[in-house]
Amino acid sequence: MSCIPQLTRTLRARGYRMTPQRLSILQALHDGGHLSPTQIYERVHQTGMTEATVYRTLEFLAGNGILSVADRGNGHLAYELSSEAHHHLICRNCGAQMAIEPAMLASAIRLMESKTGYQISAGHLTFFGLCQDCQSRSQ
Amino acid sequence: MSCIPQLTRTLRARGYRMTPQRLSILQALHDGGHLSPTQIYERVHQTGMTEATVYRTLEFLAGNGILSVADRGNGHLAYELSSEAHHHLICRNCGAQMAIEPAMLASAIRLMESKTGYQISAGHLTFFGLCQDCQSRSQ
DNA sequence: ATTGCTATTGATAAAAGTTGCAATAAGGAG
DNA sequence: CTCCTTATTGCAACTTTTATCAATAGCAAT
Ligand SMILES: [Mn+2]
Ligand SMILES: [Mn+2]
Ligand SMILES: [Zn+2]
Ligand SMILES: [Zn+2]
Repeated sequence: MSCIPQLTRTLRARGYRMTPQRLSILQALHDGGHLSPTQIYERVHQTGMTEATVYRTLEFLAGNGILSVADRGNGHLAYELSSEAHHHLICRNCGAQMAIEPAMLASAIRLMESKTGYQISAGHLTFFGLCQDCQSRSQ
Repeated sequence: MSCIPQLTRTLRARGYRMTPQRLSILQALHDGGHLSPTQIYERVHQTGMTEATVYRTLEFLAGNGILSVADRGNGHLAYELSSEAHHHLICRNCGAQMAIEPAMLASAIRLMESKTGYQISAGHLTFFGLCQDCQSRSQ
């Protein structure tokens, strides 16, 4: 977690504060990859942190661009440290995951922007489909 | 709801049953457009239906392709009757929505399929961005 | 019309997620 | 180091969603 001092400065510049709660959630995500709020709570509650604080902190850090949110497809969310942009491709059948480089969507997004006038920030999309194994198994 | 007899036959052919609960949820969505489980419950609970039944029925109908699910971006889901395929584009700032024709993504999806081997079913995606109004207002 | 199988529901409890508010503590100023 | 402002937290009530299980009722067959 070499980035902590920089993150602290960023937050303070925006009028926010660095706290032990925020630090331990960042640490948990540093170790854990993609985690749900419940998984994060399991890993930090021994410090006395409340569920409410976990949910608020995740929303706060995501709102400040420090975390990325991913839709898990069932209406539940997963959080991860923001790093290189990427999307997800999940197998509906077995849950296997792949990362998708944003470049693959670039021209489609440009097209959508010119058609709609929106400025699209396609941060962290989730696509669903059938992986190769599940395709052959089902046919 | 002229499609009810056909839907009933489809379900029975799969070993399932048509029930008054399923009918009134379909009716609510026929009138309502995109609705959350809570909104649907408000519209059907006078019939004595439970929340549990609302959630189960929505999941069941979506699993059978009769409803489509849309991620609302906040970890909550919205349901609608499956009709023509489309995606959503939502303004992060004001919530304004636009529909996206699937054709705009077709070539990107073909590219992802050939790179990953997955067979992608991009049923009902949600993109986020800033609408034109919110762009000009913020700068 | 009756029967039997079992998919579906309601009731209930548990889990996950949200909200309002008073107490706490981060961190800038003196 | 001490004081002060106010962002942040814990607490507790509340809403939303999921899971279990016995009772109900769709519907196919007779
Ligand atoms: Mn990710
Ligand atoms: Mn839709
Ligand atoms: Zn698979
Ligand atoms: Zn807008």
